[in-house]
Amino acid sequence: MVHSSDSICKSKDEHSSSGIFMSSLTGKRVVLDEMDFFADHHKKYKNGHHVKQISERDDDGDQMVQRNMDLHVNTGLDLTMNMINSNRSTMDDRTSQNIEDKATPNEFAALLGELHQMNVENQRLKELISQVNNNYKTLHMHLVTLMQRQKQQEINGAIDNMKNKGGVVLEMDQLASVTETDVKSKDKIELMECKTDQQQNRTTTTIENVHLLDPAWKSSHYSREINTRANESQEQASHSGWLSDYKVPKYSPFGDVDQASDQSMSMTKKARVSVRTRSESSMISDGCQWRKYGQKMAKGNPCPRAYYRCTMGTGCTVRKKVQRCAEDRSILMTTYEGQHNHPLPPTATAMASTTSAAVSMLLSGSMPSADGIMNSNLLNKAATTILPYCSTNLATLSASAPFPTITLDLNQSNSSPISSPQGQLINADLSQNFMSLPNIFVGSKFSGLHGTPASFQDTVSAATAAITADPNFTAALVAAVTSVIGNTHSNNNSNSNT
DNA sequence: CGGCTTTGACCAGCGC
DNA sequence: GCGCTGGTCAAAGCCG
Repeated sequence: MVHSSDSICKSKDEHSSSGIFMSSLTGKRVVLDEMDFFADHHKKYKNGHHVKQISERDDDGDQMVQRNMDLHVNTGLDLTMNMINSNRSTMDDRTSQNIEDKATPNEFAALLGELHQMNVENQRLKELISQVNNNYKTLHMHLVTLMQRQKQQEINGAIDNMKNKGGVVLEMDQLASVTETDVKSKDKIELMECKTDQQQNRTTTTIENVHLLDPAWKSSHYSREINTRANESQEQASHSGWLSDYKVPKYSPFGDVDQASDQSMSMTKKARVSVRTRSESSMISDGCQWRKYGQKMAKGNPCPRAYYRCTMGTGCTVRKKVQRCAEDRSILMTTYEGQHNHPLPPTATAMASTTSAAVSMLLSGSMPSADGIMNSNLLNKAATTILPYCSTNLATLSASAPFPTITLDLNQSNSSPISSPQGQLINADLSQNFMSLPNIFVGSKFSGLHGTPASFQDTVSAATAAITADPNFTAALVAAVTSVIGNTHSNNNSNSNT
């Protein structure tokens, strides 16, 4: 970098870092050590790289030229040469004046020749880098294709039922928002599961389940949601805090490849959270106030299903349905849907934050995925990370279209305590990290949880801490979920095509 | 009397 | 079109 303007030419004492100063000996303008803001590093840099020696002379003038030359050689940019060419007159003036006193014309010509060679080599290296980059992209695309195929095979071979297993299920119900025909989803939930094998004293990750989740809940509820979506959005946007950034993502039923792009423009995602835990009471204590507005007998389950809506805030749209598991009536299945439009009590904040974290990750999955890689290991890692303090239990991640799901199994088959020594601090952090994220509420405290001396709140706090402690992992998880969405999207498309 | 629960009716989606 | 199912509504009843 050569500064030809006199305005920036200052004394070395004032601005030695600029590399431009007025020579105290000659009184002439000299450029040296351009961009050498880190003298020590520069020294190391010279030691670590080949530096051409231009001159063997030991006087000050040649040292200036040599250091200047070293810098040009090591930039690796053709700016050097271009600079020299474009500012040849300026360069010539200064250097010629300098060399007039200190160097011979032959040496200067040799210097320029070296610079020209360096420029040619730089150009060649740039072309080489470009070629390597293209090769990398090609290989990357190929790898993406292979991983997509592998993931599809894994999911196809992992069909099972998750209903009777306890856990917290975060669903991304992606709603059709334009036409009712779009609501006719024929999709299934595919669950990837992480299980801790305590007997073998190690953690294993397996893909276990594919779960079909309540199409009726979706279809019936969606039609109303579609009609009220706009009003809700405005209403929610009017509230401060964690609902301020409420998003209404678009939804695509993923039915047609050709229509995928158009559908993506009208996609709506809806988050839902299911909690499965053992409880003797008819409803888990989750810190919120609920009003029962209906009860139905569900097919295939002798236990009635109760419907509640949140009454803590006027106009709060959060609803939940509670039903006992048919096979094991000690398991209480609670499904939450909607977003609270009011502040939550402290006991509910932790779980709301945790679920919002998971939901936010899933919502982030709506971001376009460049490669669509399904990283099953990453998802499994996510699952184990979400519930690091739960043992012999399920930490399930489901990420498939149209309802990617994260499942946190809270049922404790043994007496291993759930502990989170950092709970309070975590909660404080959550209030900042997730204040603006879409939130789904889940009860913060379970009653009658088998063999669990610690509270569920601690569990989710620890889980969230594990997630938030590693932003890279969170980002990677988002990317993974994104990939799964894209991957399942592709699967559905292929299925529809067949 | 207000809030909540109960419960039958109603509506919409879906499959046949 | 019809029946099944899930979800919601709203009137009636209950309770503190």
